[in-house]
Amino acid sequence: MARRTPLQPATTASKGCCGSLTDSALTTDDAESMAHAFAALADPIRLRLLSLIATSSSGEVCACDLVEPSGKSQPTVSHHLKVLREAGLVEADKRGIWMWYRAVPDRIAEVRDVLG
Amino acid sequence: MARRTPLQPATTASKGCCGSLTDSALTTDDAESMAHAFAALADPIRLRLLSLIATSSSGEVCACDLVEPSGKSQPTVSHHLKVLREAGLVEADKRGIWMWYRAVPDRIAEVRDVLG
DNA sequence: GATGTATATTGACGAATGTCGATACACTAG
DNA sequence: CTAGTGTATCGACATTCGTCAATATACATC
Repeated sequence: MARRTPLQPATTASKGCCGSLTDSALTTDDAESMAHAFAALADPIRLRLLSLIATSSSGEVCACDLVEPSGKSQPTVSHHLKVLREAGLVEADKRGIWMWYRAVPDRIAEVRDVLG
Repeated sequence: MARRTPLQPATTASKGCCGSLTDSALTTDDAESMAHAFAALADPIRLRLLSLIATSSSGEVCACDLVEPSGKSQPTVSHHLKVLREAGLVEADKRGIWMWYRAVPDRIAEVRDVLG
């Protein structure tokens, strides 16, 4: 083994959040944390839920309005919304009986910036 | 069910590739295809491999130089590189005994643009 | 209180995923 | 052709994930 180019030191002390993939090699820790964020986006239902929430004209969407367009059961939708929330991509608060979900643009931008 | 805002039609005929999450709701098909791309990024080893490849000064990296910094076995690294290749994030060609991997900036940008 | 509705949690299941050892394949050097 | 090296594939395994029915929780209304 051990061939050509030496490769970057891979010890990029994270600036801000993590810096871009194309700037300097991710550390093991940064890769771990970012992979978790990407994992939340790695499901078509969650991507669709996030896009429905992010494109809502009012800025927020009632969970009750996400079940039908997703084509999944209510518990499944609730599960996916939890994953999105744990990834920081959406936030929610309860008003009356309803849960209102909003996108978190800063977090989405943070994830986007990792890709350059 | 069926509460407040009507929500977008969710029938965004994909322009270019798919348009942004925050512009208009993804169609089921677009979400499917994009989720596949994000899934390739949803693993710390793969993120690290991609960053090592993308930040290489020469623009390409021999697979033999990716095994050791990843801390995984050679078959495992080969498997992850295959996933990255199938997602279109990297490309490779064999020269002699060695496989040389390059990042695919256009594809990476395509994935990035989905996030806004 | 009791009833109804919206959401979250639990439990269980099959499917997909990450991992490695063993092995096969491809190419080079002798 | 034989031996050696780099890479990919295969087989097996434990773990994680997506899903739903059933149930629990929270809130509003009566």
